[in-house]
Amino acid sequence: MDRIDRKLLNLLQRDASRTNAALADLVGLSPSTCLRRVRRLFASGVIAKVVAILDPAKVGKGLKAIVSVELKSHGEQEMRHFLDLAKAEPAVAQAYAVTGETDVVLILRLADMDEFDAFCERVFRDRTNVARFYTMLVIRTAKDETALAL
Amino acid sequence: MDRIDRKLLNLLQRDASRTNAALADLVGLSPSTCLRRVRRLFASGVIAKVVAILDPAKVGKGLKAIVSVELKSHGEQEMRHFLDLAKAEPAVAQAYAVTGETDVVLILRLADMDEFDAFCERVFRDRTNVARFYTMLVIRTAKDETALAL
DNA sequence: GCCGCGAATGCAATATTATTGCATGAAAGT
DNA sequence: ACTTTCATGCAATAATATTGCATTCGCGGC
Repeated sequence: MDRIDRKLLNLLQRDASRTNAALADLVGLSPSTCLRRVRRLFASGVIAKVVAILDPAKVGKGLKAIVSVELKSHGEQEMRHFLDLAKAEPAVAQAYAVTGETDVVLILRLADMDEFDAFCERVFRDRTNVARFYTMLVIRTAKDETALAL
Repeated sequence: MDRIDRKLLNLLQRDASRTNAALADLVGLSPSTCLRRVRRLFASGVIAKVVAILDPAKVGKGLKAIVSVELKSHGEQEMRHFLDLAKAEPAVAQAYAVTGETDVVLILRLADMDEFDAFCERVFRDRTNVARFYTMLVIRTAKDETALAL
């Protein structure tokens, strides 16, 4: 993992739809060498996957919410159970067990408030283990990067 | 945007490294038609970009933190100023202005606690507008999807 | 300091894959 | 029923990725 690999990763994290030749040019390598490096980064798992990122607004998922959840019972079993429940929800983009006053933070991507309402009904009110939850609706997205800083 | 487009989007959101022929096969179209659809989704902006997703652990960014921030002064100017400050930080993966008791939520990706310490020093302590901030370290990542549910 | 070893490189040939022209067929409106 | 429009599949073509091979580079042992 030298300087060129890092350069490749930075480029691919922002745009992986480039041709190998274009990529090679940007890092100053021949296409074959460049390709071999990229494939090595893939094979070693440094590059986990290549995916398409959609525009949320254009597919009717313009509403984002961050919800922190406090569970009634904090044991491992209950925690796992709740996380599994959350994981199964399509609206849940990210689910984390965290330190601090609350136990879990969820990041949701929804169509509208009706969908949020239905989500809460399903995940928080039902026969679950939730003591309280605190909702923060996203007003403005200043940054939303999939890229890691190297 | 019919059923097939949605199928394509779902597939591409999980793996965009497939060949067009493989993709065509999965949705039951000829390669040429399939490609034309994908290109249309690109051109219309539904697919915003195609990117490589790295394994955080393998590039030394194994620590994740969620920080909610309350500003001293809540005006538009101050808000924008703080968000710009946050945006400029490489460790900040996501930055949101939100409703609720706090004003901003940051999601950080860091190497270790030292980096977190340095980050706080820089962003929260300095001559900034921060009244208080509340840190939640991520213990377990149950879900971390870039894909939107369609 | 020199030698030898393994890994990385670039070139060129080859194999894969994407892309386009074209003709056909289906659906919507007149 | 007729026209227009648009999506489709096929086949030819263009672009791109991939591999074999000879060369060079960097590095540790001698």
